[in-house]
Amino acid sequence: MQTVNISHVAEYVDEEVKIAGWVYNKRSSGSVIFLILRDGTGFIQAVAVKGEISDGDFQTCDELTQESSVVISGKVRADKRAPGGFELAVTGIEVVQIADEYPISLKKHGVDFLMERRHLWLRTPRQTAILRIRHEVIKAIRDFFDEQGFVLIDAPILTPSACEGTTTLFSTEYFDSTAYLSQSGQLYMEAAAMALGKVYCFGPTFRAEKSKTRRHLTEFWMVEPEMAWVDLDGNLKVQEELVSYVIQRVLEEKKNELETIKRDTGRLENIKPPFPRISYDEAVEILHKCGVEFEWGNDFGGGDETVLAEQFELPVFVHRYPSSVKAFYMKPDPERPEVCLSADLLAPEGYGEIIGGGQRIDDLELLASRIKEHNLPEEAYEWYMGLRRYGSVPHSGFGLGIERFVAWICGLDHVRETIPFPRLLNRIYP
RNA sequence: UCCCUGGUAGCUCAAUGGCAGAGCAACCGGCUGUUAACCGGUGGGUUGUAGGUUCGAAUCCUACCCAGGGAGCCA
Repeated sequence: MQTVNISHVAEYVDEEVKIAGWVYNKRSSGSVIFLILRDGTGFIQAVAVKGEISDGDFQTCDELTQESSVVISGKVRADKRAPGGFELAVTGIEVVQIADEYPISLKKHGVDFLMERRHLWLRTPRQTAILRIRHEVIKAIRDFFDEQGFVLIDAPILTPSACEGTTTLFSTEYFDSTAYLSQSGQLYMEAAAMALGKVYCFGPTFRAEKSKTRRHLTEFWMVEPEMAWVDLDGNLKVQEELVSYVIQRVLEEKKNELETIKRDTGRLENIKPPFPRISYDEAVEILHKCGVEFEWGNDFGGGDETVLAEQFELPVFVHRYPSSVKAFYMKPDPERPEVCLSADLLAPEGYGEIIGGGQRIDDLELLASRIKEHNLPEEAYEWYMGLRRYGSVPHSGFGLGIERFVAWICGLDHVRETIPFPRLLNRIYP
């Protein structure tokens, strides 16, 4: 007898098959027992009827607990009364393990309770749907860059010093010295772009910021493309193409999952290039028009970003920020040196900044003076400055935060559900 | 680091100065089509911790611990 995945049972109507899985729920009306099974690919109802199977097997079905692991044999049949339209008429059962009393019930639980049991929480339909969407997002990103001729370059995770020198880093012993966990692969991507043209890295990023909000993790995943011979405009085009490509792919490939998590996909369906572009100056004007107090020269807060994003149906680029609020390597606008050729992409529906990027300084003298102004250790950046010494070219790149992107696509109110085992300010278990 | 909110049964919550409760879960029993099944019964408490006020504290006060949300910073 063939063992099949629940997602494929429709192909086996009127055949007897085996399903290996877990007991998600059990209902009984005395002589009929309904077992809801899950196997990671879906859910199916198995029906055991007294008299139609051996008394021993019926007794076994009666004694099953939530999350017990079983291999059940039965005949697949279509039945309107069954959730999903198909059910399994049980003919035999093999218990692999009877589960202890399972802590996660089908009723409501608090966030703290679930986070302490994240290893079990992952089994719920909502969490598996989110993780499948995350998988599709990552796959689509890699396909996009592959189709566009980018080369995947892995950036180091152990680094000798801060890339931007401002945010707090996690430190770790490195033999007789100290190393830091990477908070960005960008500088290394700039080096790789000078070797290969168009490159990207995709890896974990660590920030020891004491942020306690729905948008922050201390360990998160970021994709960071870097392109030689590309200016700010070219950079933005790649970004809007990428974001649109990924969203359309998820809408096509993960319909069921989006339905499981009850995501209203109306606004996502319209996400296609080009995205609106506004300058920082225009953004400040919009804030003022909306009655928000904001001083030119500051960076936008979460609330400001939401107000700005609400003015547009699509994600919106905000470009040419004051150089003072951006990283030292951002290239000044030649026509207006106090602002730089940077741009952030703000997602709709309050999801805030999902991309930050810009054109990099390609002039050695300017870069050297910026490093001095920011009190960065020059020795540590010697190699980086060297990129401007040997065939410097205009180049641009950006960083896209995977969890914020997935949270937006899924319509979640917190990024912690978009990553299997989230690391937060006060949480590193399980 | 700062601000706000919360912590009561395994879970979700009620009780606002006067007997610590309900639903679910667990356990026992019933039910031949259930849909977070339903019905009857049983067990289940150091009310986050330590002090204080009071005849009396889950409830009021102080400190601490833990969690959630937000600010700053950022993707």
